[in-house]
Amino acid sequence: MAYQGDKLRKGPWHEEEDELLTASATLLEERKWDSIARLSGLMRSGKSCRMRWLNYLRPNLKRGHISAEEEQIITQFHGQWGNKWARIARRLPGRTDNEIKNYWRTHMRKEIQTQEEGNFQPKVYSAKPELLYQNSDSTSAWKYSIRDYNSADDNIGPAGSSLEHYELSSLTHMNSPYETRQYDWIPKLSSDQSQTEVHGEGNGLDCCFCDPAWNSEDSDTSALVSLGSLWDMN
DNA sequence: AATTACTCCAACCGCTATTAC
DNA sequence: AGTAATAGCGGTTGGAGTAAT
Repeated sequence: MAYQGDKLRKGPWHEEEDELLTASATLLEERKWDSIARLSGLMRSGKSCRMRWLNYLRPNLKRGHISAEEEQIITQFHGQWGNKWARIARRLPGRTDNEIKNYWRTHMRKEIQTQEEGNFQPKVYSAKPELLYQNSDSTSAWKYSIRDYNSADDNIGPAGSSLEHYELSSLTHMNSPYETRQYDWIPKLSSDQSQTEVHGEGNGLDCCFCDPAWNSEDSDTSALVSLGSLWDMN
């Protein structure tokens, strides 16, 4: 390792470190976290940098409470896949596996425990997938592709579903302490990307940008590459 | 006001999978 | 094909903040 002899920092990140990391991660499109850690001058492991970026600094991260709709989706997919947090997170743009995992531990598990103790109140959501893939005309809603919905690996939902999108109307996004700075990048980056879609009003946080292929696990990754490292959510 | 209990979540650790050589 | 390096994932922990007593 390049850090031999050097002491790697651990523990909470400082704002200066975050700025260094965001700058480096933006410059270096390849997700070579060890290189990013080394070249940035951060005394952190690549692993630590990756974790910090994915869970905190990445653009379009949503912070704050998990909405009822999101909870519903988490419940559905957890029932389907179990503790596959990263996979579940891919179905909830802006949420991290860590966040979902934490949420499950603190909220859902407790709820299930309560149910198992006898006072069963079937808050269990209908398995009907249409509940999870409803459409609405809300202009501020997230809209994202689920064209990989029936992929062999993630075999859920109605076969042959023609639904192209579903929306989470109450989602907010980019609420991290550095959201303002990160938000500044986005128009600059997206202006170069004709494939990028703009959803919402375009005024402030109601506006969001996403690539059509953004959320498809199986999609052609060239779309992601074309968007640059900032858009590499997976 | 002080203490305790609880919740939340950022961050670390260990393991596995993937990639590069 | 084998090995090492790196990335990714899921489990766990510890500290900060808050509510309850």
